[in-house]
Order: sequence, then structure tokens, then C-alpha cells
Amino acid sequence: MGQPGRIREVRDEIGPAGTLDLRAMINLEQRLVPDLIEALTKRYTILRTVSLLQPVGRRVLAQELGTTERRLRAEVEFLREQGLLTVSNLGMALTAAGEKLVEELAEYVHEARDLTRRETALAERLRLERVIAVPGDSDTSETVQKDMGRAAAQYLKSILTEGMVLAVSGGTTLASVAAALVPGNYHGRITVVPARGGMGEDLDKQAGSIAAKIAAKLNANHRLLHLPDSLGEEAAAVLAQEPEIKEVLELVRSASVLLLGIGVAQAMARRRHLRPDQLALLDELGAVGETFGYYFNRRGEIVYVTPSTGLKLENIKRIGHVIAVAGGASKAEAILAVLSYNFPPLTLVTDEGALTGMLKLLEGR
Amino acid sequence: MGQPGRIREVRDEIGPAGTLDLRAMINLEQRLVPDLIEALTKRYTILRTVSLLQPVGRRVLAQELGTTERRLRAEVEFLREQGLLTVSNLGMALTAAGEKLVEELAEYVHEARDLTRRETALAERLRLERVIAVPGDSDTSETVQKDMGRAAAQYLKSILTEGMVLAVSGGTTLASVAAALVPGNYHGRITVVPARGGMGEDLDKQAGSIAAKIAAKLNANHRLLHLPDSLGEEAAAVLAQEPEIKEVLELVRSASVLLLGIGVAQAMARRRHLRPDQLALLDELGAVGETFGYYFNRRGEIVYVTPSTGLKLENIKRIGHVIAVAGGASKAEAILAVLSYNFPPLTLVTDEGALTGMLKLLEGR
DNA sequence: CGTTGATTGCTACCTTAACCGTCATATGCT
DNA sequence: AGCATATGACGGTTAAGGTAGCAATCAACG
Repeated sequence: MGQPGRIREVRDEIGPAGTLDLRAMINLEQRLVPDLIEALTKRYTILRTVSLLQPVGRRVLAQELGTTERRLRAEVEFLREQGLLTVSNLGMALTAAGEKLVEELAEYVHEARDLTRRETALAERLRLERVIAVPGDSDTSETVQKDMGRAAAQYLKSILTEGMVLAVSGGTTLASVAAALVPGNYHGRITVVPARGGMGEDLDKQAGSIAAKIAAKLNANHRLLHLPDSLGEEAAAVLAQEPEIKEVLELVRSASVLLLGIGVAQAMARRRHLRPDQLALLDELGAVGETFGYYFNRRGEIVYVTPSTGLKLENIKRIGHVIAVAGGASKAEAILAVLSYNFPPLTLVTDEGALTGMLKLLEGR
Repeated sequence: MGQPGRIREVRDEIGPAGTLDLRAMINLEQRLVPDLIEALTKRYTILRTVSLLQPVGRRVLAQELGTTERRLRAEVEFLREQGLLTVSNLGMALTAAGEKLVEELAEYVHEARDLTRRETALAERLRLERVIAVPGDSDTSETVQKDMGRAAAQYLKSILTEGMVLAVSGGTTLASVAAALVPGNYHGRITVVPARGGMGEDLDKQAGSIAAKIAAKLNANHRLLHLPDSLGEEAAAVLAQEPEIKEVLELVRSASVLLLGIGVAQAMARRRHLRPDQLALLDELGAVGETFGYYFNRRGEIVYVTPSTGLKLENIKRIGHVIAVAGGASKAEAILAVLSYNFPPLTLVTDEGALTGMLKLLEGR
């Protein structure tokens, strides 16, 4: 009677369009062979990492993936037999088939890790325009950081428009975005500026350097804010009248797109060499997240500002689009804090570790 | 430059409709985790077999699946933990979730075994209307035979029409088709008749018995040919004039659908108790396949006919549709031989073992 | 140009744990 | 009572993986 049908029956009943969709299929697989997804993502991660690091040796790769060389050997041997990667006396590299497979597998892994659903869940919860998450955790793996950089770079490239003024912040994450940008000529005039003046980080990670690098990659113009750190109020006001500075400042304040990284408050404060009493103050104020000099508490309120010149959060409303890039489970709370602020339409590029952490935090309250 | 993209890149490039279809996905999985896919189909087979045999004990099931009890135990334990089957001291049975999973998984396995592609390949090669293959091999497993019966029964049910006259042959395979038919009222008047008179098999497997059983299941009429075996030519001619016999004969010759099984020539001949010299003759004539009394050589030519009354292959052209049911790797050559004959539109219901064997034979020549 | 140090792949050995064959026992159906 | 069922326990075989060391190659540097 209500017996389950044979293959053909099912097909006939549902019709030729009754194909299982990817998500339903993965659900079935997970119930019947739970290790499958795990093993598959594991191998995918190996291929993906090799793809980014090639040529790479086993020991380095093992360390990168958090496994031992012996274990990795078994996997590599298999992948080699499958013709997906070659191994020479100088390391491993993907074959053409391997590269193609990685590309095709990306969508599968994304779905298998249930990223699509969780991306939209977070976006709805925080009223973001869009969330883009890459598999993995930047905290654990260097490669994931690079991967996230690629995703952000790709997204940035997709929204470039004629005459756009792009303001960028600093940080290691944004440095990886700049590094991941593929050089090339893009649409017409684009100008890249640092969102604020230098704020005492390594030169490579300062907003100015990153702006320059991004501009170079995009073959765009860039202008810098040559200002010393920790300027007094009145001195800043005087300098702001300098024609060249003034011009750049106006450019910054008219930016149409803002690209920013997000950091953990205490870690950022320390990297900027704040004094112990200032660190204590931040703690007292409940600061957990930071972005380009602004510190936020859990409710998304600004509790502290590093003195500097440039874009002020107050005039951020005019900006058409904000792109935030940050990942790693350890940054989940910080990202959540910052994004609770009432930003203009914002796209978050993150990783699975942070995504999972944020959803967990939101679950708890 | 031509670097493989990240998740989002792929999606953006291909667009939201660029979802992997089932076949593409299975292809990926099969290249990356072949052993787990094997495990998946294995577990599916277990569930499927339990579904058909329940309640069933481990030893019986192990024998049926060609494995040992100990191995099966590990699998069953897993499946039980997953809530897919329950195990009582009377055997195993599927839970509702298990039944549902089996149903949903059917399409996956079909695709995973690459059956769809090979079905159409065979159909094109032999100019058949359609080929329907179930996973597995009837030679090895009793369950596959039943499964094939279900598939054939389902297909038969789908083509029933008002006033149809269905002629059936005999054999164990067709007996399983009859057994698999779900009883119930179907469209209007249907008449079931044996294609030919009794031909010296077990009563249960004779065309007449099967016709009766199918008719009962379909709640249809049936008429029988009560004729002794091996009738002399002139005696047959006389009997054919008997009103009742004549009426049935005309019914048979006006059949619109023909349902037949296919056997290996030598095996069938022996089952019909042909004399040694007849067996030798068949061999000499190159007979390899048989269906309802007709013996075919490799080229699909009729080389021998068991004397009997009823449908003659010469008037088969009038029949609108033929359904052939036969499976098992050992029958591949026989099926191929019979289907090389120039039948009207024919649908073959078979199994993976026979399908694979036939394609292999076609490959060799 | 040669030397040194760092990587690379690869082999060998041995421990450990998982797997599975085997036997024994308990329970319930017919 | 007898058969088929599950279930438990033991032990041997085998595969997986940790550890160590070696030859070859590459990059940097004196």
C-alpha cells in the first residue's frame, strides 16, 4: 500500500524534475555515513591548502593543517593515486584535475558545512545586507585567513564602480585582502584613501600602506594622510587647514565605500601601545570590539576613541556601503559588538569559526 | 589570473542557479571518498534488504548480503543507534525514519551506480524504448530478484489502459513480478492470458498460473489455455477449432501488451526436460537465449521452437508494447540474444548485474 | 664556486588499537 | 522441545600511526 517505491517509482511519482537538491542529499548522507562529510572536507582542505601554498612539503602542510606527517602521508598517497596532485622532490602541487576539483568542490563544502543557511541566519539577526563565510577558522589555520582575504577581494572587485572613493582601515586582515587582490585594470577612476591617520601599528598593517597597496593592485589613485600619531586637539585643527591635508580629509569624508577590519579591543589596544591605565579603563567601560580606532561594548555603543584624524563615525551615514572583514572564533564577540552599531548597509566577510561563535553567542542571548 | 575562485566567486560567476546537480556531486564524492561511498551504498543495501525481508535475523541477512554475521553486527549496531532500524528478539525491522530514508536514497544509489547513463546507453544500442535497471545482481542476491519484480510490477501498473489484453509468459522472474504486484482495483476491463500453452514447468511458474495470479492482483479477467504439452500438429489444429479454445487463442493473438521473461537456452531446455539429442541440437544451432518457447542465437535469429499453442512470434508485430523482465549477470548473453530480435517497442526491466554484463559484451563486439 | 643549513621525500621498525572470527549464553517463538 | 533470534566475551590478525633516521635537493651565504 503505502510502500516505498523502487527507484523508478519514485522518479515516476515525483517526475523527472524531482531531483534531490544538494542540501537534502547531504542531509541523507550525514545520517547514513557521518564520517563522509568530515573526510571529504578534510581532503578538500588539503587540496585547497596545497593549492594556495604549492609547492609545499608534507611537514609544513601537516603543521598548517594541524595534523601529523604520518597521517598526512596516507591522505596524500591517496590523492596522488587519484591523480589530483603530484609530488616532486620539491614538494606537492595540484594537477590540472586537482585544481578543477577544488573549484567544483567549493560549493559542495559550503553547503555541507551548512554555511549558506547560517550566513543568512546571521545576516537577518544583525540586519546585515549580506554575510560571506569561508570554511575553516583563521585562528587555527593561516590558509583560512588567506582564503577570507580572497573572498573579500573578490567581493570588493564585484562592487567597484566608476568614480568610487574607497576608504580602508588597517590591520592584518585587511593586509591579506590587499595581498589577495588580483592586479588588473578595472573600471575607470577609483580613489583609495585611509579611513584615518596612522595609529601606531606596523607599517605594513597601517591603513595608509594598505590603501596604497590596494590602489596599486586596482591601478587606482590613492591619497595619504601624513599625520603624526596622537595629535593634540588644537594641533589637529591647525593641520586640518593645510590645503593638501584638507583636500584628502574631504575626500575621506565623501567616501562611498568603507572597507574595515575588526579587532578584539584589548588586543588592539595593546598593539597600539596604550598605557596600562587606559587598558584598565577600556575593560571598565566594557569595550570588547574595535574598528579603526573606535571601541564598542557588547551593545554596539562607542565607549572609547583613539585620538586621530580622518573619518568620523558620526558622518558614516553618508557612506553607501560598508564591508567588514574579520574572522576566527576568538574574534566572534568583538565582531558581534561592532556590528551591533547602527551601520549603513553592511556586508560581512568572515570565516566559519567566527560565524559559529557569533551564532552561539546570539543563541545564549 | 585564472586562479580557482573561492566559494562566493564560483557562485557569483555561475550565478545562483549554478547548483551542483546530483550526478556532478556524486562524481566529486566518488573521486574523493570512494570508500565512504561504498559504505553508503552498502548500508543502503542493508536497509533496503531489511525493508523487503523484515523481520529478519542477522544470519539470514548476512547470507543474503554475502557477508558475515560479525561484520553485519557492526553495521546494524550503527543503524540502530541512528534510529533507522529496531532490533527485537525476532529480528530486525525498519523504523518509519528508516523506511523514509530508503525511499529517499533510492535515487541517490541509482545515480551513484551510474545506472541512469548505462540504462540509456543500452537502450540506444539495442533500439529499445526504455531500460529500467535496479541495483545489484539477481544471481547473487534473492532480494534483487524481488526488487526487479517490484520495478516491473510498478512499470506494468503505469501502462495499464482500458480494455487492455495482457499476454504473459512463464518463469521464476515473472512469478516474482506477479508476487510484487500490489492488489487493488485498476482502470476498467483488463484481460490477462498466457502467451502460450503449458510448457512443462512447475505449476507455479507456468504462464497460466502467472496469468491467473496477475489477474487476481489487478482484479482483472483471465482466460486460460488448457492444452496438453507437446501436441501433434494435426491434433493441435483440431483442438484449435474447439469454440472455447478458439476464443482464447484469438484473444491471445489480439493482445496489446506482452509481458515476458528471458532465460538461458540450455538451462530452459533442461528445465523443460528436452532430450539429450535436442540439447545437443540447440548447442549446435548456437541457441543462447529463450523466451516463451522460442530459442535465439547471438544474432537474434530464431533457431528452434518448442511445439506449443498460442501466440506466435510471427504475429507479434501487432502488439503495441512488449515488456521483458530478466536479470542476473549469468543471463546477460541470453537477454542480449533475444533482444537482438526485431521486437515492437520494448521495455526491458533488468538489474545491474545483467546491465553491466550486456554492456561489456557489446563492448567486445 | 663550494659549503652549510634547511627542506624535501622516503623507508624501516614497532606500538597500539580497531576489526572480526569464534565460541558461548540467554531469550522467545512455534 | 527445538530452532532461530540476539547478545556477550575472548583473542588473534591486521591495519593505522608514532618515531627515527637517511639520501637528495634547494637556497643562502661565505
